[in-house]
Amino acid sequence: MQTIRGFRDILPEHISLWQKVEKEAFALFESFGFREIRIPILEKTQLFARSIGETTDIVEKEMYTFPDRKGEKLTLRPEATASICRSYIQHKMYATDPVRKFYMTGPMFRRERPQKGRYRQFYQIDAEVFGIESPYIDIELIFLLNELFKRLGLTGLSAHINSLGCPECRPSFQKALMDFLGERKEKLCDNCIRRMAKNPLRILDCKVSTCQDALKGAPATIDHLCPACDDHFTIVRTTLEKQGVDFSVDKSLVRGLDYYTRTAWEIQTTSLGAQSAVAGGGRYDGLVKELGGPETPAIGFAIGFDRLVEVMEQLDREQLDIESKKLSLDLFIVALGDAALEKAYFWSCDLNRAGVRTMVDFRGKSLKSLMKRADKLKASHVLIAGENELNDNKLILRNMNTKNQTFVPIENLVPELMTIIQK
RNA sequence: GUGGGUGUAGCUCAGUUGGCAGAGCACUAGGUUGUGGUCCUGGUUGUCGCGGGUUCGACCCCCGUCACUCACCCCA
Repeated sequence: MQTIRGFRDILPEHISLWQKVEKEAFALFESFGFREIRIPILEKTQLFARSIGETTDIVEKEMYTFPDRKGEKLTLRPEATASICRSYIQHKMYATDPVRKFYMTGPMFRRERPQKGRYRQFYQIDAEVFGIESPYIDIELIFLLNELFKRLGLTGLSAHINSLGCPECRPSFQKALMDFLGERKEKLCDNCIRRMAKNPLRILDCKVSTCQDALKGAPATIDHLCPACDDHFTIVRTTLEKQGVDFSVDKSLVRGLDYYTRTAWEIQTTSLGAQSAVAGGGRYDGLVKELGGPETPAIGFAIGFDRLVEVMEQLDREQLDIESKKLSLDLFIVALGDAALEKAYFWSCDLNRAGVRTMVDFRGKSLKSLMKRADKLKASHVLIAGENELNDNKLILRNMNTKNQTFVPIENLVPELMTIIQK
């Protein structure tokens, strides 16, 4: 038996970075007024089809969709934004507070061909803001990502931003783009010709080199922005510059979900092979209304948790060692003989209850092998309880770093050990 | 969905024109009866991914299949 394709186990020896990222991210989000939300893993298929877009790759061929026992079509969530919008509308949150900020983490599911940095079950850290139209919230989110990555010690990342415009400016842009593409149709790859009919915006993101050549001088969304979108994007750019946040404007950045409007961005890395996006986000001002809520401006981002951890592992192997050493024990009890085992069991329970991280190995091995085990578990102290010690009513406490040994009387064992070890 | 690469011990990998299945690490037991890391000595661990074929004989050659992996695509 083994995991199904594209799914994987994250084993205890790799978990410390995940926990570290969660801890840093959540603390940062909380300080900016975000609150955690937890949403279901399963939703009605319709929710994703309507929000992400019927013609996107995600909806067309990547979702895990199946009928439940009564025939209702359900889908394992491929992303979080749609569900959070659904929740926002369902609980009429707009009615109790004009501004809501959420964050969450959890698994997402997309049935793609697995490769480096891409899994069928992958994890995202998400942040979403509802109710603010001002560009300053766009900047705040980009800053937030930047700050988080800085706190995690990441380097070599670059922010790419673009503006996709709004329903107001789309028609003029689409016309310009179609005119442009019509003239060079024969130079485009088959895929792009297919895209012309379905989603011409996506062609700008094509990586085929002949298409890239053909696209030189193509109209860009940012050259066709309506005055309101233009102002919005100008404030985003100038404020980021003032704040000293490093970024570049990427006219060809087109996100693969149809709900995006205005500001869109990606944080990219060079260290993950073809999977360069570690985080991506954007504004989706039309989505809440589209899903049946009131007209509500909204914006959010998703961090590729798996990719982020992989980048960190690559950048900092030493960090990994430090993290794993944090898992050490305060005390390992070496119990020799049945009588000692029973006593050791009770002592370890009492000590753990009192906050001293303690373990006993109940296998009844020799002193030597138990000492080896204490060493492997990186215990800072070892308490030796053999026949001699029990008879004398005092146990040997060995400091594994200094090799100093002291005797600890049994009758006052727990408080005594607490004061020695917690120094 | 389409290509390329790789499948041998728990891990990392050797394996000679086709002739007994290997190393290091890990694990385990010892090294004067009860003291860890380094050191020394011994020991355990295999459906050579799976199924066919060729051959006296296949880890090795051929066909098929599955898995992993990288890339296309798409995205986080």
